[in-house]
Amino acid sequence: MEGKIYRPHFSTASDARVVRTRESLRRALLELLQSRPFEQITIREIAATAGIGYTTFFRHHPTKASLLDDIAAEEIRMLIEYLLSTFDTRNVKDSSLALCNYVADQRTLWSTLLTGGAAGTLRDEFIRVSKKVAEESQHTAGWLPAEVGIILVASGTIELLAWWLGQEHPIAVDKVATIYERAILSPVVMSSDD
Amino acid sequence: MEGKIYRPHFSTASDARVVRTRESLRRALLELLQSRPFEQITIREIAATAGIGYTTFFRHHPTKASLLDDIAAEEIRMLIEYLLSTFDTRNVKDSSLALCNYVADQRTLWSTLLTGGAAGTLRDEFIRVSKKVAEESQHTAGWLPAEVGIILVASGTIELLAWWLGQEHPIAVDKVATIYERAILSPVVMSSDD
Amino acid sequence: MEGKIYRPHFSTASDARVVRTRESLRRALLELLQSRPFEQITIREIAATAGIGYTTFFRHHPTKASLLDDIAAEEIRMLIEYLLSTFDTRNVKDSSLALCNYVADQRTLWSTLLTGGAAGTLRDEFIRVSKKVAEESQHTAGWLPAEVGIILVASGTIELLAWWLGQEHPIAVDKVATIYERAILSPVVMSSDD
Amino acid sequence: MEGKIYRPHFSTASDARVVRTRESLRRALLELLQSRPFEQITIREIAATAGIGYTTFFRHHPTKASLLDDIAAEEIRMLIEYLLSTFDTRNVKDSSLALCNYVADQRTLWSTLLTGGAAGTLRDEFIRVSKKVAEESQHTAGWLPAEVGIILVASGTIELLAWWLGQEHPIAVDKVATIYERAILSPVVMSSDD
DNA sequence: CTCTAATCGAGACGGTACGTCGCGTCTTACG
DNA sequence: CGTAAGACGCGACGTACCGTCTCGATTAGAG
Repeated sequence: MEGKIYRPHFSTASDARVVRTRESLRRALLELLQSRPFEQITIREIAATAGIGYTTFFRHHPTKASLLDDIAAEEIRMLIEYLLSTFDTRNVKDSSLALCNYVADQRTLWSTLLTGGAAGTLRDEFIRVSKKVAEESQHTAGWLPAEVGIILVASGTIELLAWWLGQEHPIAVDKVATIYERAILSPVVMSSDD
Repeated sequence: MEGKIYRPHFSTASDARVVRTRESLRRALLELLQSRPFEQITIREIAATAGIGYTTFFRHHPTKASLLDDIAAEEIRMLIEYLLSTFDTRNVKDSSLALCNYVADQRTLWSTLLTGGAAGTLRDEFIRVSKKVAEESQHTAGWLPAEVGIILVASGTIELLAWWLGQEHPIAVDKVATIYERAILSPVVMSSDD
Repeated sequence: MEGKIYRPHFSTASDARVVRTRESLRRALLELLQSRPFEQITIREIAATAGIGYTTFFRHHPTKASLLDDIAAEEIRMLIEYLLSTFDTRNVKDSSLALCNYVADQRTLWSTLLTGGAAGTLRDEFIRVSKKVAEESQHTAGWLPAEVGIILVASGTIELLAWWLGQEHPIAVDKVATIYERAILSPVVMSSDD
Repeated sequence: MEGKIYRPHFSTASDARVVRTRESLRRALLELLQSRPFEQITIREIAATAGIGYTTFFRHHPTKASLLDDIAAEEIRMLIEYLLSTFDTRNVKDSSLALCNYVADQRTLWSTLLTGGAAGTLRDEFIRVSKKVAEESQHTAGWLPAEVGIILVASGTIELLAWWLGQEHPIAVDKVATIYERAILSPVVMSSDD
């Protein structure tokens, strides 16, 4: 176990080379995801596209999925951070619009992730972070366990976005925001009313 | 000249041996799914567990996923058939209860599928069949495209069931049915009212 | 062991169907040999070409090679029978010519066999039959064991014929006969002079 | 994209591991050939015997036959190199003796190859190399095309050696050399006299 | 001319080996 | 003398062909 591959200190990843390498890897994976689904991409391809040695990949990520997790975690973190800064239980409508606008602004990135086989990873990461956030503000509803609410919102969000970004003919942001508000957010957020 | 693997006539699967073999395969996969997730199961294991030759597997399914699809399609078909026979737009509550009871009655099977890595397949199959059913009864809402409604209900259903069946301490059927009704079904089904 | 396949009575193969089937198999193999080497021909192809069922093949031959052996044995038997009827130690020249003429008369057949991967089988069969014939007329030379003589003549014959029939531009029968006499037959047959 | 199996640079096989691996493969095949014929040996066995991974085999040889060719080519090359250094058209007798002694000195190796199913490969390789050598010294006889001479000598050589090394009771080298000279070499080499 | 038994056709099946692919580890040659 | 290049072991995949095994359907040829 715990092979002998030389791994950079993950914690103190301050080394400029390390930063550069990891950034290359992320970019490479995202680039490849635009041409075919995640499972069909090999580590060798990622390394080649990133312009780094095959072995070097493993110095930064134990597995292919780990790199994707990295990307997903980062994007989800930024998304949720943004949402938290604008979120207001009283104003679900604005929050919905904010989310949709945020995603629309980075359409290419999210489109790539959601249609390239990373949807599952994003959803799981979404749930994970949401749970952590929810731990602080314990607002348990009567009929709806907080965990279920999170799962439903997270999966609903991912599904809706995936559908949206997968459409041939673009759909207006506010229409999607309306769907999001009425079919996904409200039913769960309003649960406390009961 | 007659290359490739000899595949039984999938359409005319009247041969007793073929029926037996396929049944064995389904059972074998379900059995194995109880011990570990789908991706960690090899075709060789399935064949061995089913008591059939490795090659024979491919005479019935081009890939491991195809067998799972088969099972998922069958279960989803039966589930939806059952639901359609009891469904009533006016009475969402009873439908919710019916669904939850149906799943609870086959707890082992659904638990295996939902927690064994087949959730995605089930969800996709759910969506596929739902779309086909929906084609007939075109009731498009104003703000909610039918397709989105289907996707949200399907994914919500799967997520909720997966959470339910994954709980350590059993949760009452009617509690889950309530969640299902209020957080998943109603928001979408009521859309036509608007 | 000794499986349960129903096999026609090999000894009393008087049944019209059996005779027909076997003849079809021989013809089919020879036909296929004209398009590609023996090892690349499958039993299924032979059966299909012969217009008989796959299983039926095994009712007549335990293996693919067995069918080829059959053909080779038959041709070698006829060739040697013919040679024996004209052979004369004193007149090696005429014998050589006789052999070459015999083969030239059935150019297609021998060409197929010799260039289709059956050369080895023919050679072995040639040796086998020759040994049996030689058992009767024991004429052992001093320096050359009869067995070696047979092997050298047989392999030399096959090699020369294979070369001959594989040439693009046809070569006159008498030229080949001369080579056969001087390079293959004489050196061995004359051995008794010593 | 970089598909296929990764093959070591055949030309620049300077890597110590590559050299080691290939040597292991040769030794493994020769070892196995002593117990059963070539066709009955599987690549998996060769790899296992050589102590290398199954896949690694294909990184060095596209097919099982290719490994045998390698060995055959090497041995034939060395044999012919040795013969050329001692060969003299005027002294066929000594050349014959030289050949027989050379083979006798490596009795085990040649015995393995000739009786293990590699005779055909050796013969073909013998012919191939001989042709290349003969291209330089164009001495075409009147009645005997050079190519035929080569084929007959090569096949005769292989057959005689195979018979010799296959005998239960050992046969003196000079006796074999005599046969070789009188029945195989002389008839062809003397052809130019005519 | 019939009837009985042998032969045949079809094809599902178990099995063995093949060659491919990708992963993750380990070694080595090279700068 | 450290590091990228890449050889290697591993294990699963899917293909190809083999030879066996049911079944019926057909067809000789003997009575």
